[in-house]
Amino acid sequence: MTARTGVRTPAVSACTVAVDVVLLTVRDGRLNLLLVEPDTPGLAGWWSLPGRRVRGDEDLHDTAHRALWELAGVTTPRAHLEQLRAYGEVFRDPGARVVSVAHLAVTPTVGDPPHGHSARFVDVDDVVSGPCLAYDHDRILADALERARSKLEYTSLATAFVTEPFTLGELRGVYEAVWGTPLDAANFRRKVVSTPGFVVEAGGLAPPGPGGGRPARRYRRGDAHHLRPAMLRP
Amino acid sequence: MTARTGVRTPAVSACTVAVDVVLLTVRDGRLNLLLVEPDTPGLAGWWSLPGRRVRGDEDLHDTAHRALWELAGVTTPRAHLEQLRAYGEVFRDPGARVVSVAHLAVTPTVGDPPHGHSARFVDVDDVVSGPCLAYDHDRILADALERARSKLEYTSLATAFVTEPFTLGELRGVYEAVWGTPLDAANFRRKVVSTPGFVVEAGGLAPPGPGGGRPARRYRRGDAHHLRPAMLRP
DNA sequence: GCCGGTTACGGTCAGACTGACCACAACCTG
DNA sequence: CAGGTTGTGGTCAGTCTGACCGTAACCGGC
Repeated sequence: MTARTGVRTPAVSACTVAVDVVLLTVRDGRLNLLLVEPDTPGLAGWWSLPGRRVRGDEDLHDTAHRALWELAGVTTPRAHLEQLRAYGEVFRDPGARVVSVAHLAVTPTVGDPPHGHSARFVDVDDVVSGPCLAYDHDRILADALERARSKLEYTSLATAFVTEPFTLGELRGVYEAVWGTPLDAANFRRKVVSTPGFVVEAGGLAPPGPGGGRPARRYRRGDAHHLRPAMLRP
Repeated sequence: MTARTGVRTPAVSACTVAVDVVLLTVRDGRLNLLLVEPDTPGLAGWWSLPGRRVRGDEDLHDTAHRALWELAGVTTPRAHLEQLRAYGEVFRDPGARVVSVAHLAVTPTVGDPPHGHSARFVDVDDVVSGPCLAYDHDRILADALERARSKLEYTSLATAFVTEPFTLGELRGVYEAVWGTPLDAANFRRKVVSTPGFVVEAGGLAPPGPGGGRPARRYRRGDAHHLRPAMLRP
């Protein structure tokens, strides 16, 4: 039954629960987002976040992983996954009363979704400034971006965007891509290495990129998850 | 989300959605919490957060207000109310699959719940260190406390605990009650008044308390909601 | 009225942290 | 080798913070 009648209801059990996932990653120095093309008739040409209904026997996190796998062929066993919040406005889905629990996922760079899925990574800036997403997914995306940008300030979330071992240049590239602003390399370095447990030296040097440059030291994630004081956005 | 082919499903629609509310307030300089006694058989003697199922025609916020009203007789039209997150573990409620969307509510000091409701305010410290709450409400409470303590650092949430006009001593009392630690009055004052838009002078002086003391200036909330840089916990 | 206690308010001072630089190291390509 | 690029270490001034002191303005009791 739909909630559209507004007549209120035996509606107590009418809600269904779904999970939508905002999967963020950095590709070529740009913050990217995983979108899928819904197969719902009437939404042809629109893009949306990957989402699935919650089954009775699975936790919300499981649903999030399943949505990524079934809709985009993306496996994220070790990705960072956290809940954003629930979106439960009565008419957020015109078809039925669906409460969606949005999740934020972060993964290092991965390949394109395999063929057979109408899924792709897109530049976040193209989505935010371009045409809108289906349902209220624009709003969910905006909230997810704010969460990610904010958590970069006071947690070590940035390390979830890179593979170990990584260089401080790569880590700085994550901050610059997510925040959309360049950072001073020297100050960034000072902050990161002076925060106990943020990163630990892994030994060895990474070869420079095609443009040259001094080889960078390699690091791994430390055991600290909170930065105090925070590294505030410029 | 919309209907999609679920291969099997007694399960898909089995979830029900509820809202649980952590209502915080400061009474006599102590952080307090609203608890109710569930009428569920088998939970006699336990206390829990006020919670209700979401009806098909109401938003999540509406359910939160309704839970406070129906279970505790508390009206919170102007209280701060924000969503915490959803709790959806399969067996979090042994009776049924219930996804609960927890909310954090903050109100200035209010009177005791009217008779006829088995609800009361309790000191948060007594709950955290004492016997446990029903369901997973201990966990929800812990998350809510962390959210409140954290938001005091970087938002003007503290002003939701006091009635206008208020003194900086009252506002400092909120921080001390929520954080559970005394603050330096002079440094607190410097930080608050030097943050543009946190508070604005309301004019006039508040009479001192029974113990005497210099009369304090009166303030109202400003239009700033974020503190930058944050006021970190000691 | 005086005196000790209490709260509010204003200021100082040393240390920590930040942003803006500069200099050099170590690699690239041509 | 020259010029460009990136990484690393340092300086320096300005800001912010915590600890502290002194004074203002009220209380209650003697």
